[in-house]
Amino acid sequence: MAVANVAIRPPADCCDTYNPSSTESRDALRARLLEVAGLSELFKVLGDETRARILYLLSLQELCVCDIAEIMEMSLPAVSHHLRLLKAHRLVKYRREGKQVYYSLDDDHIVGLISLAQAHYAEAR
Amino acid sequence: MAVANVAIRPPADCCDTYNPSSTESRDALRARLLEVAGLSELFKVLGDETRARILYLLSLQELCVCDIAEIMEMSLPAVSHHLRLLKAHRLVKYRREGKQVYYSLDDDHIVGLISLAQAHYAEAR
DNA sequence: AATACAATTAAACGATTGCTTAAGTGTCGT
DNA sequence: ACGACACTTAAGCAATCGTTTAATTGTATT
Repeated sequence: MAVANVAIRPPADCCDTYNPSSTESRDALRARLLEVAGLSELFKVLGDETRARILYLLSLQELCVCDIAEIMEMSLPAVSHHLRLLKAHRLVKYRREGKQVYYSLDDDHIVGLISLAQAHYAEAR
Repeated sequence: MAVANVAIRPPADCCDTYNPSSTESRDALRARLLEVAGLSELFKVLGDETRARILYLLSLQELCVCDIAEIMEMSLPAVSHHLRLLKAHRLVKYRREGKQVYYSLDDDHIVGLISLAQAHYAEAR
């Protein structure tokens, strides 16, 4: 909702030549940047190949840490490390069952994000 | 579409204790990981605060490099550097007008991605 | 042609990140 | 209570990333 293609004003020019309007537009745009402050945190989490793969796996079914590690052919500490980060961002939840700890998705938005990203990816080859 | 909550099979257990089914499920899951190969590339681009801000600005209106630099209070080379990356990923397009180069969004998916991310972000505080 | 300005590119430095190895929790079976 | 196993946490290291400074390209003006 905050994202819209509503032009605030003609481009606020900083360049020496050709500076028609006041500098208001620049300030207005600068103010709107607050709307996306800290937003890339989420993308940063998804921006790691390993974490994206983990999330995709968990979108398919609940898995314990050991399973994930074996499927992805990675060390257990490495997987655990990423899960901690995912947990901190409320992207996954866990439940203990005996010695194992089972993880699953905690946020439905994630699946949507991955789908959208795939749409772009498919388009851009 | 590739993302679905279709359970392939009960958890394929790697743990020594309690390993009921065959290892097929593990292999099946491993195979499905190919569906998201290279996908995090896009998220990695959005995962930088500066680039996310640039994209958000461009979702509001077309801007030249100098404008972006001034609005975001950053050096021109730094902005240009990020624009090059965004260009390489087909997220922005540019058009030359005299000495200035104007950039704008080249992909509508991006706005959707940002909106979805905001939805999660708002939820998770 | 020469200068000025917008933008790009290159090299270099500092900071962050992801993995490995090793040590530490927590839970179950004997 | 002891040992085994699933997992977590901590420290250390290599690699990647984003910025800065400086040099270069391209376009317009005089």
